[in-house]
Amino acid sequence: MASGDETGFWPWVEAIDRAETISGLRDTLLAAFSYVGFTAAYFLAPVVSDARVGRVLTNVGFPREWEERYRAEFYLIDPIATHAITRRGAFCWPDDLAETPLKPAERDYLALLADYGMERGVGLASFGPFARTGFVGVGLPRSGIAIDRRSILMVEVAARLAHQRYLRLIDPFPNGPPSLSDREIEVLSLIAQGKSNAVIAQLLDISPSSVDVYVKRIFTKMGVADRTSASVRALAMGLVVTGRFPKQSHSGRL
Amino acid sequence: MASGDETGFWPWVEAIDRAETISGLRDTLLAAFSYVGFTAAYFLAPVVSDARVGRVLTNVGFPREWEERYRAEFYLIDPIATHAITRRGAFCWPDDLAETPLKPAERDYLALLADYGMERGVGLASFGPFARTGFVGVGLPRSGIAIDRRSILMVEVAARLAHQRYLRLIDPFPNGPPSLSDREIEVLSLIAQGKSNAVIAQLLDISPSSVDVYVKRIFTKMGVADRTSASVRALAMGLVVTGRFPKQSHSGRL
DNA sequence: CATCATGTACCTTAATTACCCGACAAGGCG
DNA sequence: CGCCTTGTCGGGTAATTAAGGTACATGATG
Repeated sequence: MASGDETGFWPWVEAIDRAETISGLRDTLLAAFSYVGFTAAYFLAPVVSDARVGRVLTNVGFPREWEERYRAEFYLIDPIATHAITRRGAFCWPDDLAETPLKPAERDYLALLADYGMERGVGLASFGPFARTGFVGVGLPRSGIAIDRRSILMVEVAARLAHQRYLRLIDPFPNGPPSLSDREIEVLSLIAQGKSNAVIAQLLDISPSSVDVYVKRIFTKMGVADRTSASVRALAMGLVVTGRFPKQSHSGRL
Repeated sequence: MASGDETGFWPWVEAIDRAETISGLRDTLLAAFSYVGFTAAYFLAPVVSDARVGRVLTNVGFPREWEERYRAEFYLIDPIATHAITRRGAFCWPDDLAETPLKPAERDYLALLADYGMERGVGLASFGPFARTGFVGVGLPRSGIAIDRRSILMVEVAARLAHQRYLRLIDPFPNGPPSLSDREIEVLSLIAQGKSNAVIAQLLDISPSSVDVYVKRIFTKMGVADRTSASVRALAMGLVVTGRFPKQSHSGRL
C-alpha cells in the first residue's frame, strides 16, 4: 500500500477520540482517511430506507458538481448507503455490490460516480444508541493505492469511532428513558411485541383492567398517546428488544 | 501504562477482523484485552432495560463464583450494562457511574464486584444493525496498570469491531427488509410515528380507504398482523427513522 | 404520619383498527 | 396480450384501543 501503515495510524484514532468540536472531528477524520489513502468522504445521517427522511449530506472533498447532482437527483437513490444498512462492517464499492440486484436508477448513479473519476471507495453504516444510524462513504483513493482489507479496516475503525464521538458531541447528555416500574417495562415489552391487552393480561396472569391501567400509565410517563409511538420510542431508547437473538450462547461462547 | 502500547495493538485489531469462528473471535478479543492490560471479560447480548429479555451471559476470566452469583442474583440488576445503553462510547466503571443515581441493589452489585477484587473496569455497548445491541464488560486489570483514556479507547475499538464481526459470523447473509413500494414506505413511516389511519389519509391527501389498503399490504409483506409489530420491525430493519435528528448540518458540517 | 409510587381491579364510551368484500386505471414484463 | 404490481376508492363488521372515571392495599420515603 502506498499510504501509511498501521504504525502511524493509531495516533489518528486517538485524535478522533479527543476531538472536541464537530469541525475538528470532521477535519481529523478526513486526515485519518487521507492517511489511509482516500481524499474525500461524504456523510449521511440518518440513513433509512425512507430516504425522504432527514439524510443530511455532508461532503468533504468530492467534486462540487457531483454534490449538486447528488442533492438534486440521487439523494433518494444512492444504493451504497441503502446497502450499508444491512451489511455488517465496511465494504468496498462498487465491488461488493456486484451480487446485489440494482434498479436502473441505482446503476445510473454508480455510472455517474465513475464518470467523475470515483470508481471505487469504501462505505459503511455506523449504528448508535437510540437507533441513530449514520453512513460514511469514502472515495477518491490516491492513484496507486490498493483498497485492501487493511485499508477498509482502518476506514471502518476511524469512521465508527468518529460516529460515536459525533453523537456524543451533538448530544452529550441525552435524556435518559423515563423511569418505568418493573411491571410497566414488562407490559411495554409485550406491547412492542404487538400483543393485545387481552393477551398481555393472559401472559401476566392479571386482569385486562390492570393491563389497561399499566398501558395508560406508560403512555403518560412516556408522553405518547398510542402504543405504536410507545413501542417505537421504547425501542429507540433501548427499553425493549426486538428481533430474534440466539437463546443460548454459541458453543464457542463469545 | 505497564501494558502494551499502541504500536503493538493494531495487529490484534486486524486479527479480530480476520476471525473466522466464534471461538476464535472470542480468544482473539480476549488476547487483545489482555494486551491492553485486562485479563477478563463478560459479554451480554442483547442488552436492553428489560433485563428479563435474553441477556445471554458469556464470561471469560472472571471468577466462577462471581458468574454463579451473577446468574442467580445480579442478572437483572447489573447497572453497568444498563448504563452502557445510554452512554456513547466506552466508560470506566465504577468511576463514570459516580454521578448516576443507583438503587440499593445496584450498589450491592458494585460492592460484590469489589469483594472479588474487581474494583474497576471498562464497559461499553456496541450497536449493530437491526437494533442488535451487545454489552462488553472488561475487568481484572493487571496490577499496576492505570485505566487511562488510551486503554479505554483500545478496549472500545477492539470490542466494537468484534461485535460487528460476531454479528457477521452468526448471520452472514441477513434477510434484507421486504421490498415495499414508495407509498407503502411512506405510510409505514407515518404508522411508526403513531399516526392514525385517518390522519395519514389527511397528510397524504388520499381517502382513508386507500390508507387501509396500504396498511393491509404492508402487514402482508412484513409478515405482521398489527401496526405496532410493523413499526418495531420497520425500525429494527432501518426502514424508518425515529428520534429527533438535526434538520441541518451543524456549522462545522461533519 | 402523610404522601407518593406501585400493583391490582372494575366500568363506560367513543374512536380506531383489523379484516372481509368489492372495483378500476396505469404501467411493467414475459 | 394476459399477468402482476401499484395506486386509488368504496362498503361493512367485529374486535381492540384510548381515555375518562373510581377504588384499595402495599411499601417506601419524606
